[in-house]
Amino acid sequence: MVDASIAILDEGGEKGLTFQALAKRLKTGAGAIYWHVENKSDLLVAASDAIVINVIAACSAGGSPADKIRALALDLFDALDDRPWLGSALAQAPGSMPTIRILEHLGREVRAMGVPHEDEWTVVAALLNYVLGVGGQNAAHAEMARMQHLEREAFLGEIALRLSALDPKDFPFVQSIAPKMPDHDDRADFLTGIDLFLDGIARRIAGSPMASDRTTRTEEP
Amino acid sequence: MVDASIAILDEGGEKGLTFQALAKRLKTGAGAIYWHVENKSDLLVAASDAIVINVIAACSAGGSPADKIRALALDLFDALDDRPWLGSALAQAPGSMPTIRILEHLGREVRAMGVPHEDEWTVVAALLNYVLGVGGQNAAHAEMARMQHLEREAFLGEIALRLSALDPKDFPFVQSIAPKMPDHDDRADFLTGIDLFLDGIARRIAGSPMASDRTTRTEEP
DNA sequence: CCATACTTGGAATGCCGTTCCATCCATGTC
DNA sequence: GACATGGATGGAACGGCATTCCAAGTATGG
Repeated sequence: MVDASIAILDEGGEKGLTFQALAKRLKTGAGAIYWHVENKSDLLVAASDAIVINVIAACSAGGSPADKIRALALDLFDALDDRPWLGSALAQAPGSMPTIRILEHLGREVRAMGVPHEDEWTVVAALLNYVLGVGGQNAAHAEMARMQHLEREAFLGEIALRLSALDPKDFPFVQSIAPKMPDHDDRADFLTGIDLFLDGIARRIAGSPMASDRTTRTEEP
Repeated sequence: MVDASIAILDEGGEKGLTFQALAKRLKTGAGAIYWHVENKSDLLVAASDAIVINVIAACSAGGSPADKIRALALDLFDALDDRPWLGSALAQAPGSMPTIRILEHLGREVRAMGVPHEDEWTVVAALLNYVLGVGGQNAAHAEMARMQHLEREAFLGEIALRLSALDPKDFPFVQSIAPKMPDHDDRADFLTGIDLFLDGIARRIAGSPMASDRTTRTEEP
C-alpha cells in the first residue's frame, strides 16, 4: 500500500494522491484504506518514511563527521529533487519519524564533530531547518512548474524575466542577480549552504564557546 | 479585503480562511471575491505581502551589515511566530513578491558585507532558505498544536515524550536531547543558526574565495 | 458447521475552491 | 434627465476531495 502511494505520488505529484486514486490502483474501496491508516497525513508520513529509510541506509559512509553530514545532506537533496512531494510532506509533518531519523543521523555527526553538549540541539536544529527549508522550496518550485507545464529551465527563465521587470530603484539587488537565475545549480548552492554552516560550526569549536554574549531580546512581542 | 483575510487567518489559522468565511465577513458573495483575486493562492500572497512590507519597513536600521541581517531575520521570525499561516504561505508561493522583498533586503546586506559577486546568489539563497525553512517548521508546529488544542509547552512536552519512548539503540542522539526539548528557545536557536551562517560567510571572506574545490557531483540523477 | 472478529467495498456526507450568470450601480453621453 | 455601458456583486451550482458509515464478505478457531 505504501508502495502504491509512492508510485502515485511519483506519477502525479502530491495532488495526484487521493484516496480514490489509491483505492482504484489497489482495486478496493476508499473506505478500506482507513482500516490501515488513520489519515491522509499518515499516508504521507508512511510514504516519506519508506523513502527516508532507504536514503539513510544507502548513504555513503566514510570520511570525517563533516563529510558524513555533507554526504547525508546531498543524498537527501537528491531524493527531494527526485520526488518533490517528499519535501512538502516532510515540511508538513514535523516531529514524525522521517524527520526524527534525519535528526538522529545529523545529530550523531554533529556530536562527533565535538560541538559542546549544550549547543548540540541548536546546531542540529539549524541544519535540519536548512535541509527541510531547501526541500520545501524545491518542492514548491517543482509543483509550480508542474502546474504551468514547464520544464525547470523554462520555469527559471520566467522567474528571471519577472525579476528583471521589477523597478531597479526598489530592487537593485534582485535585478542584478536575475540574469544568473536561469542556469544556476541548485545542488551546488545547497552544498555551499551546508558548507557555510559547517564552517561556522568549526569556527565556534576552534574559538570561543557558542553561547553568544550577543544580546538576545527575549520579550514576547 | 486583504485586511479581512488577515483577520480571519489570525483568528482561525490557515484552515480558517475559506472563500465562504471571507464572503460572510465582507457581507458579500464568494463569487465577488474572484473579481479582485485570481486564486486562493493569490489571496494568501496578497495577505503575506501586506505583512512582509510592514516587517521590512519597521525593521530597525543601524549597525553593520551583519547586524542588519540579524535584525531583519529576527523581525521576520517574530512575524512568523505571531502568524503561523505566514510561514506556510511563504513556503508555498516561491518567487512571489513577499519572498522577493526578503531576498532583496538580505541581498543588499550580503553585498555590503563584501561577499564576492559570483557568490552572492548562493549565500543569499542559503540564508533565504534557512529563514523560510524555520518559518515553515514553525508554522507546521503551530498548526499541529492547534489541531490538538495544545499550548506550545504541552505540545513540546508531548514530542519530548514520544522521543524518549524511542529505542535508545537506534536513536541515541535523539533520546539524549529529548529532555531539553520542552524548554528550549526557538527564537534564540533561530538566531544562532543565522550567526553560524554569518560566521561561515565571514570566514570565507577573510580566507580563501568561496568557490570550493571540493568535488561537487554534477550529474543529473 | 458455526460464531466471532477482522476486513472490505462502496455509498453517503459535508466542506471547499471555483465557475457561471442574472442583477445592480456608477459614470459619462446625448 | 433618460439611457447605454461596463465594472462589480451575490449567490446558486458544480466537481472534487477527505472522511464516515454500514452492510456484506472472509478467515479462523472451537
